[in-house]
Amino acid sequence: MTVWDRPEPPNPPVPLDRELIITAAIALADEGGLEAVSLRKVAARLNAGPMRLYGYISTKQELFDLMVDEVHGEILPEEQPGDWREALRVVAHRTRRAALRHEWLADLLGGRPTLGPNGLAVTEAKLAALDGLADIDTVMRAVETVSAYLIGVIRREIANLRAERATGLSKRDWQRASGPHMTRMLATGRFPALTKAVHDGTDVDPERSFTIGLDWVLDAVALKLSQPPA
Amino acid sequence: MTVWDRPEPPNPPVPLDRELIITAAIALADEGGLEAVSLRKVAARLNAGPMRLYGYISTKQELFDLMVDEVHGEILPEEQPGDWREALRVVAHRTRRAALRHEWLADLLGGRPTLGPNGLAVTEAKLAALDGLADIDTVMRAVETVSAYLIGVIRREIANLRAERATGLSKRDWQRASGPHMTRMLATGRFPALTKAVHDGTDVDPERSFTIGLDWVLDAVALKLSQPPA
DNA sequence: TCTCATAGCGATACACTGTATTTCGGCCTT
DNA sequence: AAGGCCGAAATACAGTGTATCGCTATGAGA
Repeated sequence: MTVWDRPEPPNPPVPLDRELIITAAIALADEGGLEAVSLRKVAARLNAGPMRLYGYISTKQELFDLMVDEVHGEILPEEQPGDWREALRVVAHRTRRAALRHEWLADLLGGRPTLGPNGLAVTEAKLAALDGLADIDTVMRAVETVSAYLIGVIRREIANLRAERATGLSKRDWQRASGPHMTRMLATGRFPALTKAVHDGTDVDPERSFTIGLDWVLDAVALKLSQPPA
Repeated sequence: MTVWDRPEPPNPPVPLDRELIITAAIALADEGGLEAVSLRKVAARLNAGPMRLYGYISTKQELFDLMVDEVHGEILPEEQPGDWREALRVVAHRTRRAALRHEWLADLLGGRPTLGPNGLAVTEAKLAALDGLADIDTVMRAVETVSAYLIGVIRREIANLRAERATGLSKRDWQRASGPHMTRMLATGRFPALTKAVHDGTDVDPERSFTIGLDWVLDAVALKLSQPPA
């Protein structure tokens, strides 16, 4: 082999850093879902070999944690309104919208404690909104309850969205039990209440149902704020 | 090769069926978490080749769905108490206990619509508990809200449990921010409300916090039952 | 009873995964 | 100019879900 045959380095190795890796991983996940995120593909986007990433992250799970924290950065509102209720509402809606932008977030939400800086900042914002309005334990319980509701609704909304997409049925049809499976199930007569609900229920769009449920939970919080624990 | 060399079939192929497969998969998941469930390992438990499973399930995702539905069978209470509140409470606690028995359930909860027979039966039970106490839309919203809370709290409880286990810290220590990471984060001063909460908050056991949050959500439901929508 | 078809099962194959280990090439120091 | 070192890349490995292929044992028909 002469000098002339020697292939020149195809790309001068780009200096890597965590932020670049996270951005690439998020882009991949936005396009093809979480399962499209492989260390090889992330590395390829950055013109690097897979092993190179291990200088910046120590495991794939850690990469996921970093992705989640990055999105928590999008969730943090720039300024907090004074009213606690409005503050919690804003964070909730921002979380939901983030999950609609990054559907994979639903897969990760609540899966691990959120200890990243942005995740903690979001928790801080929730706590701060209620700070001083009740004893600290009540405040914590309130934040935990609202957060739990959030995780649950968002997961369900995304799950339904994917199901509709996969079956090609509109939400209306699906809720109306037009799917052959549901039709068969309901026909057994074992689920009278469900049948009635599917048949007579109004179908509301997810945002509205999200908001209603959220308001209920916030009502419950309001109730406890006005009645300190026994 | 003579007849004498011919190896006899090592195990007369056990007649397989979905139930056997599901049971084996659940056993594996109970022992080693979801990621310990591979089609090869499930098949091995049943003295079968991996491909054999594809006669009964068409994809791994489907196996997961079946596992979830199986556990929903454990959740269904044998008899419904008359009081709607007690009925919902029972289902909630049974769900939580099922998730503690099968921690992997937390990873799957809310991830996909629950359309299996047992899953539908659980939904039916929730709807039935509230049937007639308000218009059908209010009832649906109530069930959805409670279910969302359930998914969220359970996920969080399991996530925390795993984190404690992994770090070797007791929940007390972790909540007290004894972890080096948390200590550093709180020391930045960027999270005053969180710091106060961690510092001054009483640590309650997860079951109690679960119950309190649940009661709040049920209070919210009670409120709406007494005030039909505008 | 002998032959043939068929169905079901195992083995093989493939493309890919996360990660450990090894190898190599270029730079810096002496 | 030589040697050492460090970072990146290549290789390696054990495993994954699933498609395909080939055999074998059984049942049907003649």
